[in-house]
Amino acid sequence: MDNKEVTIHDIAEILGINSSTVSRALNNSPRVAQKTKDKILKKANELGYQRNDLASNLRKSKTFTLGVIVPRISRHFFSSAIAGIEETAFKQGYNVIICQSLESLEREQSIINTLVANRVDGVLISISMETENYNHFKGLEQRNIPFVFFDRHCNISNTSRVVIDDFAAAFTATEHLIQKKSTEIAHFSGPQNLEIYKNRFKGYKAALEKYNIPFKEELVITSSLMEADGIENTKKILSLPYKVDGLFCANDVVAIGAIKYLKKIGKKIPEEIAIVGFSNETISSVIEPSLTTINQSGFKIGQIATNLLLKKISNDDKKQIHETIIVKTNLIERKSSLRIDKD
Amino acid sequence: MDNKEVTIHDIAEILGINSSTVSRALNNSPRVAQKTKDKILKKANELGYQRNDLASNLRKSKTFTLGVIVPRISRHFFSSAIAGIEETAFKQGYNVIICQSLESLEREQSIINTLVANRVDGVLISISMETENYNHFKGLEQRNIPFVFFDRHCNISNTSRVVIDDFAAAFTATEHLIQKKSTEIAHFSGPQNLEIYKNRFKGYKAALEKYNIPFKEELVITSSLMEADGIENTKKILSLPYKVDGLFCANDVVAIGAIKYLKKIGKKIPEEIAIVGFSNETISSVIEPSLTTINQSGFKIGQIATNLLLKKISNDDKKQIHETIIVKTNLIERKSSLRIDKD
DNA sequence: CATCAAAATACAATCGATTGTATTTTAATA
DNA sequence: TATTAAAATACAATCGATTGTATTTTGATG
Repeated sequence: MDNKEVTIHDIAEILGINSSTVSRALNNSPRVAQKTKDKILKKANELGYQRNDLASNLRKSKTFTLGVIVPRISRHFFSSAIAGIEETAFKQGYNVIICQSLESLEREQSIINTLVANRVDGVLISISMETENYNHFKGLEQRNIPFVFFDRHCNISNTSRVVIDDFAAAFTATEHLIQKKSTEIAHFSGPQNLEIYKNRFKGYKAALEKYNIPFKEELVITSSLMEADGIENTKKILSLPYKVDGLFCANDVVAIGAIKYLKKIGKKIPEEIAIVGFSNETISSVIEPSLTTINQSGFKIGQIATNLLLKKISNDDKKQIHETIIVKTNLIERKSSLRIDKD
Repeated sequence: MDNKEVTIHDIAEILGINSSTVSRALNNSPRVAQKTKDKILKKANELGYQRNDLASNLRKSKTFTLGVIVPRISRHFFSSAIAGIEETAFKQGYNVIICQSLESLEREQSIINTLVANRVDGVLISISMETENYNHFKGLEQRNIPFVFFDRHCNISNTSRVVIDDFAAAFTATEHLIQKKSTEIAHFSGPQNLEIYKNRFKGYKAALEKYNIPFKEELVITSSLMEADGIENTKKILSLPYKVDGLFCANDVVAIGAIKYLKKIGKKIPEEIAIVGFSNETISSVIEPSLTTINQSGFKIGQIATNLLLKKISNDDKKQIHETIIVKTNLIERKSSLRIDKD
């Protein structure tokens, strides 16, 4: 019936004691006698008391909450990263607020404002495709809110990040195509403001170079890497006066688009075109032919990034230590690149 | 350098005015002169002021935050529901805290406690597979926190929910298999404490009945509906002395497992066994053969559920109005049930 | 029984913003 | 210029929990 919230003051008044004692009892402070604690706990349960974290956090200026910003949670890589983040955070008593930038810089900025306004203790970020200016991160820094990039990071100095070696992974992927006898290899790349796509591009180029395959600018197409882009990009590639027989995609989604389109027009994969993707989405093992791809454990990256963030949070020193942690990846060979070697 | 937070009091002191005026100015109250507002806003920007929502929310006892609890965000249905929820909530100035129960009742309860402690204005819930007792929802009720179930709901009276007609959808799916000449139809069902799986089961049974197909208890297998369950269940079904030629699965994931296993042992889909799933996951259109399934728009369900919740929140009346909204579904016919009609 | 340290509890300020009421300032009118 | 209503601003309590300090209670000891 009564709409009012039960507070420690109500409990205190009913029991004829002071609210500070109630507070200490509920926090199991050694300064309260066991008998009193029992009495208070009993009454608190009876009244259905539930601490108001707003008040508590305000007073303590500590929320035990981490903000997480990802482009979209529906990506397998990100949802498994979130799983790793949550697991690690919960173990240490932290809650997690998950936010999606939906690849929009504006939303990313607004999310950061909200997280700051809610005084999260730290932030984990994988930046959006639109993100080119880094002022909003500077704001976090000024406010002394530690943050860690994972996967999609920024190239600002003095930040912590948990990433993979995109260059090496892309090199491996491209090398794999070359070993599978591809000689005219295209590359579907993503927005070049993102380090990861820049580095994957560099890795692709380096592999070509190593094997003395001439690099052709027209064979590299930059897009948002959605499925529809995969279809469009493939059309473009096929219209060129080259016989493309290999394709390295900067993510799996765009590769799926390519596969679907190539199947539709009757091109044989991998015989005519061998394909390698990046990320190992769930769908990639299911599509036919199954997609060879770079496997990066989102779960592990999430765990490591969270541990790093929590370390930064508990480090009272004013001067933040910045680290870059590189997580191993591996190539999963599947049918989209499985050419039967003739030798 | 200075570690301290900038507050309205700092701004007030610097400008030699009262903090209440600063507060009103920042909230664009008509009670403050434009000239003063300008002065305050300028100084606030200069100092990098960012309101402390903890304090603000505490004072206003209103957080403009909704809690969302889903079993797991990696499911396509749920991530698209979340997209719909966020879109609708943001439009009306609400933030969203996304939480995963990971199908665990314990986590679900703990999440609700956290949401209550953080004084969210309302909660959207799709319950876990383990959820059988509903006390934690009663707690929300007592605290006058409105909540709306979506998809996986509870059968407690006097609650609001946005659901689909599981019975009808399952009936349609099963009828479809029958029309495709299946005569021995198995059903992979989920935990029977969940209304949705109970109703899907009922729909399956009702369709059999309508067409005078005898119901066989052994052809119904209840599991957690994971991919591994699909494999196990299929093995069981095939070991029975029936020639199963149709399979209706209570979700797509378990159907994918079944398809993978059947392909592996060389059973032909749909010729030997026709399959229908439920939910229309991304993967379902990609697997071969593509999976016939019930399409339910997570996005739309999320939108509708959020609108209903916001309506409840803004409804000051003590007595909550409870509604059940049913969202349309449709059958998407794909290859897993595409038997060429001989007639 | 007096003494006193330790244990238990009470007091009161505080976190930062909001908001009803009181006061001061402004400017329009007689 | 005095008057006064309206506009602008100041004051002070409040939201609910925390926490350093002060006070009281307990019980052990001589």
